Amino acid sequence: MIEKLGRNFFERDGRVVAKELLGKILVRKYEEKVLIGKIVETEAYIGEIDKACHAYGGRKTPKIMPLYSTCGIAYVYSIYGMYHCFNVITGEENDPQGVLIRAVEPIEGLDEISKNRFKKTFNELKKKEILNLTSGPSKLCIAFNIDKGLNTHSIFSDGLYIGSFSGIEKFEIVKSKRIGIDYSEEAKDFLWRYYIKNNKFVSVLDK
DNA sequence: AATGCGATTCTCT
DNA sequence: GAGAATCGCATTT
Repeated sequence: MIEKLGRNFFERDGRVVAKELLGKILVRKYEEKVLIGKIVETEAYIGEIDKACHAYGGRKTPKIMPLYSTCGIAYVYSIYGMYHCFNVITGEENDPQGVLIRAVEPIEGLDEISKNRFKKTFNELKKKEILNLTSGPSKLCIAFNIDKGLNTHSIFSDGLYIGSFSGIEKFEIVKSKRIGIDYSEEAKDFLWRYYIKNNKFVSVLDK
């Protein structure tokens, strides 16, 4: 059974939420389709103290306003002209912070996930393509049909939510530096990326 | 109106 | 490991 995570889960520090989101289940439903992935890699962005966060220093522009809203909404933005990144807002309202979902492991809806990424069924994929399905923040957006249309959308909704499996699953958590934020001075060294050790769908491994 | 770049990915080498 | 793709949006002129 999958149990949907509620407000209280996300109404906490983004670093705690990011860590605890590992092993949870991302559920995406649309057009009678059900896609499910296990979250294996996340990053926290904490605006108040984090130069890598879009909302650092109380910065407010139309694009980043979702960061200031109540927890449990999606913050989806476009990047590099052709990709998207998907975050979940955490913490108290007006405290800009969130968690970037960087990678999931495909669990259910494999054909749909494969078609969204490579226009092929799952069985037609090569090994390399399977590992490439959802092993990155923008890859998983393509695979799970997440785009700006879901920006500010509730993640307690039927079309998009996060749940937990009943039952115990053990894994080791690795903490490391976040990816792609080398411009952010001291913040680039914060160990706010979390991933499941030895999971094949993690986007970048540490040395 | 013009400029510059990014919480990335893909395709080479 | 380097370079390109490609454009919305914030910033500068």
